[in-house]
Amino acid sequence: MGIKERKERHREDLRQAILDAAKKLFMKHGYEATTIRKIAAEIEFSPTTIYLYYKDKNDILYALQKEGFILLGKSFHPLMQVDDPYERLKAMGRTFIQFSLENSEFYELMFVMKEPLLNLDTFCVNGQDVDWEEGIAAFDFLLHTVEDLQRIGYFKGQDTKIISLWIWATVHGLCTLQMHGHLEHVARHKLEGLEPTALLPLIFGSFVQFLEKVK
Amino acid sequence: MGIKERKERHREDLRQAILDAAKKLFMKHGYEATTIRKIAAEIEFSPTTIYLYYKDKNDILYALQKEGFILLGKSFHPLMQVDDPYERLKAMGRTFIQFSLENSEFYELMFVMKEPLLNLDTFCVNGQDVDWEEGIAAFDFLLHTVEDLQRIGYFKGQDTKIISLWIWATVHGLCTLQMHGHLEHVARHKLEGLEPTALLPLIFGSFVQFLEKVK
DNA sequence: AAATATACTTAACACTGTTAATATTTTAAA
DNA sequence: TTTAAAATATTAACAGTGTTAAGTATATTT
Repeated sequence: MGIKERKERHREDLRQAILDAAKKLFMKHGYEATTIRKIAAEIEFSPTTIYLYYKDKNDILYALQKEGFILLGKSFHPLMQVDDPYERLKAMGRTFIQFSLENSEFYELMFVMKEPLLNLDTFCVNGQDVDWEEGIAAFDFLLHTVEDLQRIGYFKGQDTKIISLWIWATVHGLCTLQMHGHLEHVARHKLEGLEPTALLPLIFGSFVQFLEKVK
Repeated sequence: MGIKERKERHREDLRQAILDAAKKLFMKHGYEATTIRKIAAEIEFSPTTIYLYYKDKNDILYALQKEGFILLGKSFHPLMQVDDPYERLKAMGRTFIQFSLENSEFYELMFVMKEPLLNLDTFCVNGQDVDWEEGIAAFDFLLHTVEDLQRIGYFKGQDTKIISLWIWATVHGLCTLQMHGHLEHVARHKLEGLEPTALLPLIFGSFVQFLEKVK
């Protein structure tokens, strides 16, 4: 049964080639440029061929989103070596922010846009979603770190998950305000003389300083 | 019905009528439904007529965004009567969150989408932007409240603007995570048994509890 | 060799924002 | 009042978008 396997592999190859083309366009020219027709041109196939490998555009976006989470996971990976949970949390925050700035299109796809998740919802109806593992893994890493922090006296008597979600929301809020130009806008109006890129680190610094206080 | 009546409307009226039609579609069927052609159909004019009153679609979105900020301002207005700055801040947070949930399309337009601001950028180049007043006013209200809090012992030695931005980012982060389904998603995976709508208040409560600690 | 299944493409549909050219109406001047 | 000019609105079209139905080669199986 080698022929069938080869065919199957070929099929998977093309599926991957479509995703790679989409990824290339996405990273190079952003979401706007990632159209079905342009992806098709990139792999030198007809636009309709794509629909033989992906249900629709959201299906591709969802696959791209997964790649984004893998990318974020890779950024987090070295931080697992950091023993001190407080230092680890700080580094996680910085890494997360850096990821959002350097891969803003991916970030939008992962945390801002709701389209890719629409696909996921259908999966969730019939039981539990098998996918989205990477996203959950990243959150688990945060959860684990907060747990470690609680073990050494931080967030006494607080619910680990609630605290984790709160931290996530804070950093996510910072990232989106920055990405969407709101921090820069406020800086121009209220913090003249300060370079706009300096604002985010200042706020994040203030946040971690605050965390230290509640030990 | 009313061809003559229609014709009698003067320029500003029609400009407003376009905005009202856009607002109606926007609130009723969301961003997706707010197309030039549908706005035109709503006011019973040709699609191209709209371009005689608004430069492009972003121009309309920007006008809608301003209406959103006025709406948010109205929600904040009663809170100015709250004397205790801590209670005021809490109420502001709750109001902000409530606004984001009840007017999620507006919220997206005001704080998430970057399209409406692209228009603004051109204004900013030649000097300072005359518009966006309502947005700045809302932030000023927060700034003022944090100032009051510092006067009674909160956030000692911290920069008022940085703290305000941090608070904004936190609440904004919570709103977007909720709106985009991430809180619900995590709740399903990590907090089974808890109804998804209960999560946001829990996190917010945990946040204000922390604020109390750093007095 | 004929029938069938697979892989892919062409053509089209129903949309989108936007513009150029055209027609209509209103206003102002001769 | 008639005529020229200006303002206003419309039609038709362009260049895109995601997506689908129908048709065409190619390869596999009978």
